[in-house]
Amino acid sequence: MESAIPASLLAVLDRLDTMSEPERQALAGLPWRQQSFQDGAEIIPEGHRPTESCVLLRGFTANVRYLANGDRQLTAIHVPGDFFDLHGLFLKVLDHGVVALTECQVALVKHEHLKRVTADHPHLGAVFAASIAREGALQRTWIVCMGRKDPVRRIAHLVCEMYRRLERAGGARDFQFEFPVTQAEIADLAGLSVVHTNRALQELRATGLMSWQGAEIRISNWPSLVAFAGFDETYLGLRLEEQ
Amino acid sequence: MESAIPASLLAVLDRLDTMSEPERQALAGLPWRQQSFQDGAEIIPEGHRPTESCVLLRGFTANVRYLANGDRQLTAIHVPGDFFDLHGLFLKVLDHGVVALTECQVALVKHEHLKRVTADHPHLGAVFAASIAREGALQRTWIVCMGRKDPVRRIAHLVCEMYRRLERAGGARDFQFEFPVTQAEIADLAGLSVVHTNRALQELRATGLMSWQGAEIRISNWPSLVAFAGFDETYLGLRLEEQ
DNA sequence: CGTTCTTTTGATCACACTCAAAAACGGTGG
DNA sequence: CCACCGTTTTTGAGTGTGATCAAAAGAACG
Repeated sequence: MESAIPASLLAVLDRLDTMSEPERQALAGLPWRQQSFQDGAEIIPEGHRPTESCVLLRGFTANVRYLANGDRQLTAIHVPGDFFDLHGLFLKVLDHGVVALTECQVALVKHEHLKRVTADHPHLGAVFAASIAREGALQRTWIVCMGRKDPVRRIAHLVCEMYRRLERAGGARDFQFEFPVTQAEIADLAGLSVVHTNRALQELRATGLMSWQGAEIRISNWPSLVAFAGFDETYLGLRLEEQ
Repeated sequence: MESAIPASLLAVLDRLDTMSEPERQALAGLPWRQQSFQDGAEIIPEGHRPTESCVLLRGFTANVRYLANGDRQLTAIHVPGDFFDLHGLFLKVLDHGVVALTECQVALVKHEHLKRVTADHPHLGAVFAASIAREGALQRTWIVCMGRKDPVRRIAHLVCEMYRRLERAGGARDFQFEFPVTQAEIADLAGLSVVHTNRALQELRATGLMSWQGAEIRISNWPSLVAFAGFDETYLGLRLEEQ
């Protein structure tokens, strides 16, 4: 148990609906514990029966599913402020694991406390549901990218999405941001081989719309990159229906 | 406004958690209207601001996203009993459309009534959230299929999933079921061309594990088909965490 | 019985994978 | 500070899968 969850880190929930001051305080006052994970660590194993849900404080994590042949597929990337494990509150067993893509810090809140806070503030239950629904919208978007976009556009779309999400979380501005993720991880997200991910990345750089050196991404022509990727960001801004 | 929504059609919600008799009755007693759609009809347009949510009574529908170049990607298929539009209750704007894959019937319930019923029976709010979370699990599974499974296994996986889901909804038994969907629609779901979908389907039939003639699917060797597809059905059975 | 939609076949081409290895990078310790 | 190590990125070459284009065969429907 530590001090309050930094207010800025509930930015994502905050975007989903206007919360009242008591609700905000109830969230910020939730008892929680903090845990650090190193790069590559398994934060939650696949098939786990969670008793806590997690807010990402620092770093990058991803949902992961492993296949029998050893392949793996990342199904989502989380940025600081994401309540990435919230659906665990409603499902007995998690259908995916969560892995640390970088060194990172996580705040863990017991389900019993989350249940209490939604009982005290029923509207927060709707905010949680909206958060889960929003994650669904992100996943649908990724299905579209996987099914109908070529690898270069797929990665371009990822860059657009990460920029907007990080911008909200305070981790990006002026069209540049740190994204310390390996090409092998991009490959596991995009459903590509590492080699082809590398070549797609080179092709994307060659467009001149953005650069990606080491962990540093710079978008030099946002409108063109958006058009190239076919990035329609409305799915990110989905807000809770007004009451 | 008609008679009660057939109890069997809330099978999916029912599976997510044990509902009390009053809760069940509150659901079954919701005011609703019924609407029929013909094959190919747009049930909900992309970007719609829904004021109702839908239970599929008969037929098959799918979530759809259209791309600028005219391509489209189906991101989910719904079977009778699915409350397929429930996340619309929590999001202002829908990030996808819903299209009828066959002639079908839909029950529409006004959001105001759903809000009332969750206010009267707070536990139902959790059941709704679980339903949305389960849809997320289905989408994650499809991302894995798109990213890391070849077309033949992808379709095999679809068949396995459809069988299990229809079985629950009462639309499949003895390893056979009606699935009156065109190969072009399978292609839009699997992210393939129509031609290759056809060849993949032939290859799948050639395994002898199943047949697919017209709308009739027969699975002749369930365990082998499951193994071949890498189908792990735990993601379907996800239930609401016990209170 | 023609019209339309759907499934199927054939042929060619481009894209993405695989295998293999080199280069670049980052961190560690001598 | 440099040598060494493991990881990550990059290059090259060959192969196979899935897309595209075009058209025929088959079903469904009025």
